[in-house]
Amino acid sequence: MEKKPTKELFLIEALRLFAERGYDAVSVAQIASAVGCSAPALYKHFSNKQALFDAIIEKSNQAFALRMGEFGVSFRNKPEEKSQFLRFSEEEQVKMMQQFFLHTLDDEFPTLFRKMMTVEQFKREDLAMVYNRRYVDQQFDAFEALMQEAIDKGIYPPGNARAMAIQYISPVIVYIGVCDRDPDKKKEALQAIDEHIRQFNNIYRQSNP
Amino acid sequence: MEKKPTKELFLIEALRLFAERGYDAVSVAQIASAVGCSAPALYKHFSNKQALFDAIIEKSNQAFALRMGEFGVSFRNKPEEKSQFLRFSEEEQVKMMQQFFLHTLDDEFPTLFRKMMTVEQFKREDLAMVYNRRYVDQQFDAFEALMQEAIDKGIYPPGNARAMAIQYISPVIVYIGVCDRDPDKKKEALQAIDEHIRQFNNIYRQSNP
DNA sequence: GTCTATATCCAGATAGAC
DNA sequence: GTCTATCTGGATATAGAC
Repeated sequence: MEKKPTKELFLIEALRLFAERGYDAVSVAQIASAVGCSAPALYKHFSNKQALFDAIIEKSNQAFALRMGEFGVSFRNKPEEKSQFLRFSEEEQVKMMQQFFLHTLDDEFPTLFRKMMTVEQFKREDLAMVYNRRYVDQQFDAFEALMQEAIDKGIYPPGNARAMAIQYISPVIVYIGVCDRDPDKKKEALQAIDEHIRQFNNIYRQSNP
Repeated sequence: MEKKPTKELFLIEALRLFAERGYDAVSVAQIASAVGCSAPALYKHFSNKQALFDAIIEKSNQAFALRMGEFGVSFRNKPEEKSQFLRFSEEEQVKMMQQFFLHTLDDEFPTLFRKMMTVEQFKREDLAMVYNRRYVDQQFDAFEALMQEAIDKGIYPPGNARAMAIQYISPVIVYIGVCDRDPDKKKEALQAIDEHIRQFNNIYRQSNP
């Protein structure tokens, strides 16, 4: 197995520490220690501590943009992928949402980044904006498109697609926060998501004329 | 108007600073400056900086316990208050949820405390537990009781009361986070809550046999 | 109970050898 | 590119006068 370059190690170890304790509670000496070298080495890769923080943000933005392209999280642009979701049986829909949930929690870099953003969000306005866009607005948009198609196809009855999307995905967003704080709640969360998706489908499918 | 005792001023000004910048980014000199005195004065009221933080937690716990008593947020223990909510027309239900939302955002001390908990939650396990209990579990519990009564009374059709409660209140929880980050989104949030409650009632009431 | 002065420590950052 | 040694500033906390 090949070793990652030191610069990469600084990014991931700093992120790990920043996510748990916050930027100000972590010293460059601690980061360097986690990487396995001494503090001054950091300054050969980044001009200062703040630049290291900014590099983490930049790296995450790149990774996120890449993901958006790969998986087509922006469902609007790939209408053929929507149907996939909508053809799913209730059983499959439950599994898919549970996997979306687990994937969101288990991906190491994105999860650490989300936690870091959570604890740094009030220090810089731009971080707050990115947070709302990435973890709320884009989720709502994606599921609104799904709900609209479900309505158009007669799977769900006519209604407010945006409101339906918000009802559908908000519980998952809340449970992601719950499990970021307390990973022991994963099992409870999976059960709750299961019941939520079933209840949603029961009520919306049954009220179809 | 009477002046608050210095100790109280330290608590509120420290909370204000901790909520925005986090515990470690705030110096006792800055807190003292906000209060209008010098740093050593703090040590006459609190043994150290950490004790000041703990005193804020303690004060919030007291205030929260008091509120639970006053307003009966624990609906389970005051069944006669549930009906109040359930008799509301859709119009009144929308207004009530919007007011619940605005009240949650506008109360100064609780809002600052919620923000401080948000940025400190990963540093101490007990804070994470309090966060999940106070801002998620207790909300779910309260609305589960409401939904169960609505089902029992035939207002909503038979179904999973817990799942319904989670669908009902999760969007509001998400939007509280959105507006803690960006208060400019309040108007958008109120509109979304309006549409969410109407959609919820449309679909659940209409599917009643 | 608040101040000024100060002790002590540790952080971020740099210099220069290897 | 990494180290040891060091500079400098700012942090928590204390001492002692008022």
